[in-house]
Amino acid sequence: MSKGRLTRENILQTAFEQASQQGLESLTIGSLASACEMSKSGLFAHFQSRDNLQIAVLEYAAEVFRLRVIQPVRQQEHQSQHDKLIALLRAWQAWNHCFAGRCMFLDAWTSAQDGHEQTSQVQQAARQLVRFWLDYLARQVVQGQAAGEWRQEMDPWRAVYRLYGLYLADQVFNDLELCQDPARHFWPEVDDLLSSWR
Amino acid sequence: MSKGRLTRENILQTAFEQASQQGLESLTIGSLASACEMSKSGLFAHFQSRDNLQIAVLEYAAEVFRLRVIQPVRQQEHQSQHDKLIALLRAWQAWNHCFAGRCMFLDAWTSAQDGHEQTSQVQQAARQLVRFWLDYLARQVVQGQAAGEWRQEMDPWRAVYRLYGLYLADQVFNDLELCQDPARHFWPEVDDLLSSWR
DNA sequence: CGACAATTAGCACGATCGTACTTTATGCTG
DNA sequence: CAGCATAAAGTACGATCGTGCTAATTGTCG
Repeated sequence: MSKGRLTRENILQTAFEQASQQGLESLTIGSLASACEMSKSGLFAHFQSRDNLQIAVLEYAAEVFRLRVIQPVRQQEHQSQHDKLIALLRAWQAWNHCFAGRCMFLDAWTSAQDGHEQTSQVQQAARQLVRFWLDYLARQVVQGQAAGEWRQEMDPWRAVYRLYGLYLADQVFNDLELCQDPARHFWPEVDDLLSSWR
Repeated sequence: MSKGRLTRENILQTAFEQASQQGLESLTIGSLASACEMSKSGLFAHFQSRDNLQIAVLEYAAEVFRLRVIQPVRQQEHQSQHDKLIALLRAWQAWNHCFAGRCMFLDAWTSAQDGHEQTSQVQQAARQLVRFWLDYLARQVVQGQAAGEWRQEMDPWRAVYRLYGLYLADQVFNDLELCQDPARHFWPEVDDLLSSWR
């Protein structure tokens, strides 16, 4: 239970870094093996298929996401749901700027619908993870409502819709070199949005 | 100048359909050739590399976009910039729902950054096309300002930022099956946004 | 230390990838 | 119809893909 899991973790970390910069699709057994200085078959033995590898990487990424974004914010003290949400967004944004502005979860389900058939397992996994995160955001909004901080009649999912839209727009504008600085559009818009909830 | 261009156009149409549903990355010489009932080399002769093929498909898609989205709206009579923009958004949305909700331009530059090197030609082409479209949107906003329809002090690019955010959020929510109906979030948000410009 | 299990490497396979080079078929023009 | 240019097919190549099967190495425990 020792050596195996250890190298597996090692592989996943390397895979995560590669996927963060070049996309989940770029993960091939061969390239990853040489990046880990292992043989193809040695690596392959840990996952029994490429799909399994990709799914494992997604789960690993989700774990990192929890560790870097969700947990730190949860452990802090916040005097309002507003502050907590801002902290979450900041961590979220920092997370993304670490990896050349790519969101692995997003292009995992965006690309890779190989066949015409139904959705692949990789996609489903990616979808689930994004949904989980959006769910978490929605719950934050609901909590703010329960605390009387935000208006009751507002639709939490609509709120998440708006937040996610800003996040996505920021990514695109960043990649297109239309706006490199989140202080230009993103944060002002977030401020506007949050204050409109009061 | 006849037969050649004709089959080339044929290829591009088939390629466009395939790429619309399975992504630009899924376009391989082999699969496309069999989809066109041609030999690999016969198809290959029209483009001299896979990159050229992908770029050609992107340009073809841009042409279709102009034909289906931009031109129809331009040729209509609109009594206000507001109406024109709404018409544009409607066409834009219709465009996307034709192709399993995928935006080819988006994942063209999102994926496919093959090497660690600099951006590939395919990406650059995709970027350029998206930028062109966003530019066009921004110009619409400016025109509305010039007509006195919208507030002068508003930043046009900020406006596009918001619009694009809503568009992207709608796509994601649609794919995640969180919201299939644009009337639920998208159009109300657009209404709110546009009326905030007055 | 010795034996057994877990882990990794070696090697081979069929497929498919992009792209040359050569030959055949096709269409256009005189 | 003849001749020529254009377009398509045929074939081959090296690479790389995912994935099996087998052998060697390594770690673990009695």
